[in-house]
Amino acid sequence: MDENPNNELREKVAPIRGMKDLYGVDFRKYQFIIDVATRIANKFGYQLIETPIVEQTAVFQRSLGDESDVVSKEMYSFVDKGGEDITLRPEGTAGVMRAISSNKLLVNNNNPLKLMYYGPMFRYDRPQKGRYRQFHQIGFEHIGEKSPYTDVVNIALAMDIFKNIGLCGVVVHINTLGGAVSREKYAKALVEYLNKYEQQLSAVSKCRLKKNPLRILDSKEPTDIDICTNAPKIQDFLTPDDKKYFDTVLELLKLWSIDYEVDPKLVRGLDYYTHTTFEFKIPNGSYQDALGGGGRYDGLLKLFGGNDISGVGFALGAERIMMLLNEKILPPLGRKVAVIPVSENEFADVFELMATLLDEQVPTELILTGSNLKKRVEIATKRGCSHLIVIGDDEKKQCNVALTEIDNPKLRNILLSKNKLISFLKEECNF
RNA sequence: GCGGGUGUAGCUCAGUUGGUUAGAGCGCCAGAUUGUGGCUCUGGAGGUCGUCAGUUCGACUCUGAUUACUCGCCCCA
Repeated sequence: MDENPNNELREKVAPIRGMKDLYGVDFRKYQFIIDVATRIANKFGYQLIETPIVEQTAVFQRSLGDESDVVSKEMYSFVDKGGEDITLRPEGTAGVMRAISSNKLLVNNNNPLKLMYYGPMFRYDRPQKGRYRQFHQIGFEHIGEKSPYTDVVNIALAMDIFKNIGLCGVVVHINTLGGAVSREKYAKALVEYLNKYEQQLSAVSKCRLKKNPLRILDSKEPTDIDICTNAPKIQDFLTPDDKKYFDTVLELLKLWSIDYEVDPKLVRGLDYYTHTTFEFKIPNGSYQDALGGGGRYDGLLKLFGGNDISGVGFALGAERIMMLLNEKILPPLGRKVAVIPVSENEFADVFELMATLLDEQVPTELILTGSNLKKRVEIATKRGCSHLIVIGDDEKKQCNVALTEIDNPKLRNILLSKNKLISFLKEECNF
């Protein structure tokens, strides 16, 4: 028996369930999405915010709703060493609202806040394709303006991001939950209707009938779906103001040429939504077709002790988008030169040259592995270098280096003095 | 949390009713070519057959458990 105490650790090199290392092409995809989103959001006047990954559990319980699935069974909650009940964030909006309130970032409606965030979120759920326990969201919150225009501009922001990422065919599924008055009226009528079918409803739906009847509309149980087909529609219970609000949203979407589908059953799983709710879907024959979603939330900021100011926001699921990206659409890796010594005799010259190149902002990679020059050239190619600089005895005798551009037969083994090399790289090779 | 499928080399996968030394392609390493990659040819390394137990003279193959991935449900991004 091997008594090495490290054996236990050696067996545990796999990440824990639902967690994933992000590297290589996947990392470049993630970076690409973040870069595009940041650029577009900046164009729309958004600024970045980063909030802590852990919050007090109450931050999420109060805002997402005790009865939501996310809170009731998917939260990563712990008691820390100080006895504090803390939770790894399952979504981003609650933390941002808490931060706005903590830092008093928003005082009145004349100074709306537009904030973007991105980073890991955590849900204790069963891992599946496009769904992990640690996943990444890119989110946007626009607080301080309550207007159909704001809702639509946010949807347009998302569509602009999809377009710039290179995704076609994204459809906006949209619905309204109405304001408090409409919602209460509708919930009452819905419960009245559903009570007639209580015995036929699924167990989960029976439970929701008491606590959160609107969510029954979202059920995927065939019998529930049948029952809901003839259920009252929220559209018939909207106050005139709420109806006008939603109609305006749809009208503006048309003006902006955004494809949408009104989906009266779109309720969404987080309790804070009011009025407009939406999801971005891309038909792909799978159920993991939602790339993101969001909506308006009245009163959420007030929950955190802020002013009673409405906001609208949405989040994009990075992994869902990454699944759809082809490596080929990623921006090419930058050009860089490989500095290759023929033997150890050249190391002093090589380091001197490298220092100069890096100082001149030329991306540079020193190639040391490989037993002979041929091998080192091969390695440089595989590492993505576009140019080779070889230094050896022959070159040194003439105080020269040899420059080769891979894939360019005309630029092969050009002998240049070290002084000329920099200007040649800048002028002829666009470094 | 529930149901189905899969797990063999770094990657994608073959592997006959259970039989002795588990294969291919790609990749990797070396040589042909002692100072210039990609093409070609030659050779080489690399496996606890996911893990543990059971059945058997004998298990990659059959059974059970477990774990991971995957598809669907629930839910969501």
